[in-house]
Amino acid sequence: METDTRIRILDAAERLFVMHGLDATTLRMITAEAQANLAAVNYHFGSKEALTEAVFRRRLTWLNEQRIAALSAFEAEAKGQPLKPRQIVEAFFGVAIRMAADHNGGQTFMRLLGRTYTEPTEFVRKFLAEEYAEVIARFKAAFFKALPDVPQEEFLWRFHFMMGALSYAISGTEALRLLGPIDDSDPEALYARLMSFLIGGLRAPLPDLVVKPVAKTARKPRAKRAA
Amino acid sequence: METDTRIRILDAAERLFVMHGLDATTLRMITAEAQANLAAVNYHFGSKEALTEAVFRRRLTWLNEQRIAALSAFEAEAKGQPLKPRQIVEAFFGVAIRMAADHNGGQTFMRLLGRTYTEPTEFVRKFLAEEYAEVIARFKAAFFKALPDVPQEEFLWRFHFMMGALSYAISGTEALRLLGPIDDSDPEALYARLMSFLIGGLRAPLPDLVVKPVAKTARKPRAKRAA
DNA sequence: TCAGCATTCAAACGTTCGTTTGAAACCAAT
DNA sequence: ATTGGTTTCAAACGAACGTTTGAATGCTGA
Repeated sequence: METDTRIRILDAAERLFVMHGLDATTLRMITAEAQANLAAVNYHFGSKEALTEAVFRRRLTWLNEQRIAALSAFEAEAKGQPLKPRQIVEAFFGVAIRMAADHNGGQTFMRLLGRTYTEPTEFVRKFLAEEYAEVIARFKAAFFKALPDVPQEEFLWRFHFMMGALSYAISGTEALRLLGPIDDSDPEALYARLMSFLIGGLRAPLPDLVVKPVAKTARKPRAKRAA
Repeated sequence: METDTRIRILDAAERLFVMHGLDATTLRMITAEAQANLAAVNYHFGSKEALTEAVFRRRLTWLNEQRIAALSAFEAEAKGQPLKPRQIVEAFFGVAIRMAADHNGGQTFMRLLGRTYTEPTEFVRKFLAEEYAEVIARFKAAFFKALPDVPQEEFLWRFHFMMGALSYAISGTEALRLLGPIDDSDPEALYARLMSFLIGGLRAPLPDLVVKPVAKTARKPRAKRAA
C-alpha cells in the first residue's frame, strides 16, 4: 500500500510546493522530480487537490501531536498550577521551530506551512481549520489560565502576531535577505532569538485602548456596544 | 494617458489578487471585473506580469515615501539625538497599519502586500528588493543608532519577526479566525495592540546564545561579539 | 505455470490560460 | 466631412494544465 512511488511523489511535491507555491507547481513537475509517470498522481491520490492535502496532513498531524504532547508534559509536571507562559510558548512555537530545524524534510515542510496560514485557497483553509481545532483549544485554555491578567481578546491578537513572527522566522528567509546579509544557518540561535522576541511581545504592557464607544458616539451618552 | 480603463483594471486586479492570489487570478477575471475587454490588459500594460508590477508600484512607492517622511520628521525633531525605538516603529509599522485602515483601496492592497513578502515568485521578489532598498537602509540606520545595546544581527532578526507580525496583523484576518471569534473592525485598536506587541518584542531581553565560534573552533575564550 | 491484481506507461482528452490579431468604434484636429 | 491616432472588441492562437484511458508490465499466491 505505502508504495515507494507514493512517498517519492509526496517528497517531490513538498519540495516543489515550497519553491514555487501550490498553484505554480504542476503535476508534470512533480512526477518528473519524483521520477514517476504523470498519471501516477491521479492513480495514487486521485487528484492534485487530494495530493496537496496528503502532503500537509502527513506532517501537520504529527506536528500538532507533538505540540499537545509537549503541553501535556508541562501540565503533568505542574500538577494543576498554571504553567509559565514561557513553557506554553515553548510547547507551541518551540516544537515548530525545532521541526523546522530538522533536515529530513521537516525544514522543507515548515517553510511551506508558514506560508499557508495566509493562503487564500478555500480548501486549504478548511483543511487547516480542522487540523488545528484541537491544538488551538488546548493552548488557548492553557494561556488563559497562565495569563489571567491579559484580556482574552488581547491575548488572541498576540497569539496571532506570534504566529506571524513564527511564520516569517521559518519561511521568510528569502524575504529576510531584503534586510541585508544575515546568517540563518544556526537553528539553535534562531530558536533562542524567536523565543525571546515572542515572550517579550506576549508579556508587553497592555496597550491603553481608547475606549471606543465613547470616542465614536458620545458627547451625548449613547453606548454603541458594550465594552 | 491615464485612461479610465487603466485605473479600473488596476483596481479590479488589486481586489482579485487579494481574494485569489496572484497566480489564480486570470486576466479574464480581471477584465470582467473591470468591465473591460480581455485584450485591454495587454494593450495598456503589455503583459500580466507588467500589470502585477503596476498594481504593486502604484501604492508601494507611496507607502515607502510616507515611511521615510515620517522618519525624517522624527529625526528633524530630535536634532541629531537617537530616536526612541517607539518612534521608529511608529514610522515604519504604524504608517503601514494606518494605510491598511484606509478603506479607499489601501486596506485591500495591504492585505495583498502582507502576503507577498513570502511570495516565492521570482520577479515579485526582485521588484520588492528594489522598491524597499532605500527605506530599509534608512530604518536600519535609525534603529542601529537608537539601540546601540542590541547586536545588529539580533536586531535584523527582530525586524524580520516584526514584519511577520505586521503581515499577519494586516493580511491574516482569515487565519485569525482559526483562533475563535474576534473583532477586527477597529483599526485604532489593532494599531495599539500591534505597537505594544512589537515594542515588547523589540525590547525583549537578549537571548543568551550558545556562542557558536567557541563551540566550533576554540575552547580558549574568544568573545563572539560585544554586548 | 499461470491467473489475478496492482502498478506503470505513453498518448490523448477537453479546458483554460496569456497573448495576438485585425477590424470596428471612437474622437479630436484639420 | 475627412483624416489619423487611440482605444475597444470578438475571435482565434499555441501552450500548458489536470485528468482519463487502455494497453503493457510487474509481482504474488495458487
